[in-house]
Amino acid sequence: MVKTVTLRDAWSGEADCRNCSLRDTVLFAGLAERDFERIHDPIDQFTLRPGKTLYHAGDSGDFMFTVRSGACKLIQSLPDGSQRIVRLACRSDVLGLEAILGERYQHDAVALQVTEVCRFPARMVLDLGADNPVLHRELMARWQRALTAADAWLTELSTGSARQRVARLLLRLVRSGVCDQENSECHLFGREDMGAMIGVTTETTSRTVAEFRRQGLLVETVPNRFRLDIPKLRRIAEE
Amino acid sequence: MVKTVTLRDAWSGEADCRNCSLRDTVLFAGLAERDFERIHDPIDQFTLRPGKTLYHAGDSGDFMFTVRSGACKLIQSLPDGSQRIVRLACRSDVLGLEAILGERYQHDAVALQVTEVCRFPARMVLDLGADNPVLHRELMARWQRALTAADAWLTELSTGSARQRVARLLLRLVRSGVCDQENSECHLFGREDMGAMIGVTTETTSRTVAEFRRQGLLVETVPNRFRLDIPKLRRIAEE
DNA sequence: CGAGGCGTTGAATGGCCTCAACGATGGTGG
DNA sequence: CCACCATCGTTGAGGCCATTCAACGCCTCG
Repeated sequence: MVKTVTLRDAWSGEADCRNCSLRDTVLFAGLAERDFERIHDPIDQFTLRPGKTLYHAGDSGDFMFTVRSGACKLIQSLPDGSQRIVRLACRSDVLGLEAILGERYQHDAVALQVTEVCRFPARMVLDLGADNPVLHRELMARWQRALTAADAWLTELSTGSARQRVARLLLRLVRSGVCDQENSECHLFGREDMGAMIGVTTETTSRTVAEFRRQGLLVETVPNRFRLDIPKLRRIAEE
Repeated sequence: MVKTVTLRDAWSGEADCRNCSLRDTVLFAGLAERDFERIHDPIDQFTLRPGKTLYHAGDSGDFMFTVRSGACKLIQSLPDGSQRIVRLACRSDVLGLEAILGERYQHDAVALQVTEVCRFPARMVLDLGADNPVLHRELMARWQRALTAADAWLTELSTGSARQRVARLLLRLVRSGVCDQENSECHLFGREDMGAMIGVTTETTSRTVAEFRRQGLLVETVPNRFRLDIPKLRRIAEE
């Protein structure tokens, strides 16, 4: 586990894209053998520990990232200094799409959990995409997915009472790969982060979570690991 | 002014894209002469009156639209039946980007003012884009713009007190082409629509606007046309 | 062991929502 | 032409809910 002075927490090695375990869900899913031959720059793979920053808003966007495991929050700062989480990036999501347009990063990207990412030059994606319609379509689909996520974030997590928002957030986590959706279990984020996602104070978030626990909607199995009562939470979520 | 039974309010004619007055800001800005020769389907031009629906969420997305003048709201319905406006589309904005991916429309698109739009088949854009890198880049830029707008909508219009949100909304309108930004004048939307944009009830919106008027931050010049005190509103908006 | 971070809880305040009423406006039909 | 109605903006009263400020226990880490 090597400490570095750069944005990275630990270098995990060079990626072998041809044999990537996420090969069919990842941005490069449509690449053929001859495309891979054009990838000359090495693709680095990192592991970020919780709280570590992948990139800052305003940084020049030279790289794009694929999340291999874990989760990152995308943060936007408000004029008054407070922060709001506008999206999450989970397994197989792409971070830094804006880099392909030569723009600076629009958010701070910070790891919420232990997170593995692959880093590749935006320039490379631009070149590959110039004559690869499959990659191009994949890129558009990624943008559209992000846009849909942003809209849902607004309507689901920034609307309604605190109870509803927390319930919707919890439900969202179990079906977003952030959690173990098999047995409806979920490792919760810190109350401050949860609050920043749903636009509510830390205290209110804590109160609401505590209330859910008292009502049995949330049962702690392992420390900081909760089993959710999906049906009841869903009832709260919708009105 | 012909009434029709379709989604359109009035057919205004066939567009002449080569000589479009928005030619250099529009999606097709990068098209060359030989590209235009490939446009066989006619591109229709409509005028929508306020309240008219351009398309509904869930409709099969066969067409995309460019807003030539006026403004449309993009509405998403909540599980409990209420509605939330997630974005505005103004002059030179593209509506229905998702259609290019073969997806159904994600929102209801409804005119807020008298609005002129051009309608063109999504299929056409897909074909043209297949071998036109400029159009491709333009498409990606549109998506990115929409995404940035969505993020700003969340952080600016769904965060903070009602006073702040209304102030930010007003400031946004003057610098978004919806209004006359020369002399800081602005035609306000209905209170219900404003409320749906900032996630606040109609009454609270009305109260806040009325209060701003009493304080002289908003002065009615022509009926339903207001001159804004930008500096003071900005002070309210930020903190 | 002390310090700091985090989750929780309490008490008080205030802001927004809810329900309700009323005036102004504009369109419709008698 | 005018009475009528629907829509819209406004305002009031009351209550609830989230915020604010504060305190406390628990845990990890130095």
